[in-house]
Amino acid sequence: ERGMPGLYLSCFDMLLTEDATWLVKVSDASQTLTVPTPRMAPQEEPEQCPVIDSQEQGLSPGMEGQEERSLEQVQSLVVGEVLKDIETACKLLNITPDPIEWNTGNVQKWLLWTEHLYRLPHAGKAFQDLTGKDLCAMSEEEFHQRSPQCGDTLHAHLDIWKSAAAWMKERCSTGDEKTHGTLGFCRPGEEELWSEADSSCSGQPIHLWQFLRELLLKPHNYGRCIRWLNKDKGIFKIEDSAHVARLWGLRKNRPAMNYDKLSRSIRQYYKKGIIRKPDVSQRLVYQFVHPV
DNA sequence: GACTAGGATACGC
DNA sequence: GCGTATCCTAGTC
Repeated sequence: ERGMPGLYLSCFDMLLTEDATWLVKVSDASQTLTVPTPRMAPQEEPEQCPVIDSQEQGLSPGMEGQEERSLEQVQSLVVGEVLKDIETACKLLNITPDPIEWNTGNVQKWLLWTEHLYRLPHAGKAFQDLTGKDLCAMSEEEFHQRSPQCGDTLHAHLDIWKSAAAWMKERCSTGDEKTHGTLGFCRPGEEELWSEADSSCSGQPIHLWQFLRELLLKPHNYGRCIRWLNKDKGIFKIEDSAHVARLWGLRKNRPAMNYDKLSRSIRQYYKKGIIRKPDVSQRLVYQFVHPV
């Protein structure tokens, strides 16, 4: 919102995932800007929308050009990060970025994901049997009526997804083929999020070992919950068992998934020769029998 | 308490 | 039948 005392970045809350690396990027891009208090719900957790108030930072009129460039940089970073997050979510949930195309199952996955990411109360039942098209046709008021607790937030997030999908389509219709990402939309200049080994595009149900490998191939996103100890030997460690289990549950639409069940599935791989415990057995450490 | 191991059974594809 | 998901008991760290 330009022309206002402060710059409100409606997409900011999409960025604060479990790590806050984007904050570093933002502060790098503009030393004059800080991330101050949220405007929408100041008392809430950090996953809310902050306000960047340039006036309070004491910027003089002579700095307008610099401010302009800084704001553009920030906006560019914001858009990039939002798109990256959405693409990651799409990969993880195996849904398209455009909410219009979602079926009822996709809608429930998205709800679970958003609730999980922003620690919202469960509202899946309030939106049961709704397709993405239904959801997109709903007003903020209707969202609020269905879920007084988090309907507004969900509507805001859906709005971001809709905008992102429109933006992606627009860029794809004007951009060249090389810039198309794995989901069929573009993000020029960025590496593809997932390798060729990504199974989520094949249309086949993903196997747990594939899912784990995909997480391991994205250390930037998931390094805090699962990481290689020795990639050459295929040895990896689950750093946050509950988080990995939640991700797997989201991916398979199994809200009741936990590490107990996930680890049982991993152990089924012992007999099949897909995963085993390393020679020196350690807690939460496993080894792919055939390393990537 | 969290993790490991593995048997048994259920379920969807 | 396959690949889990779920539940369970028992043992280890």
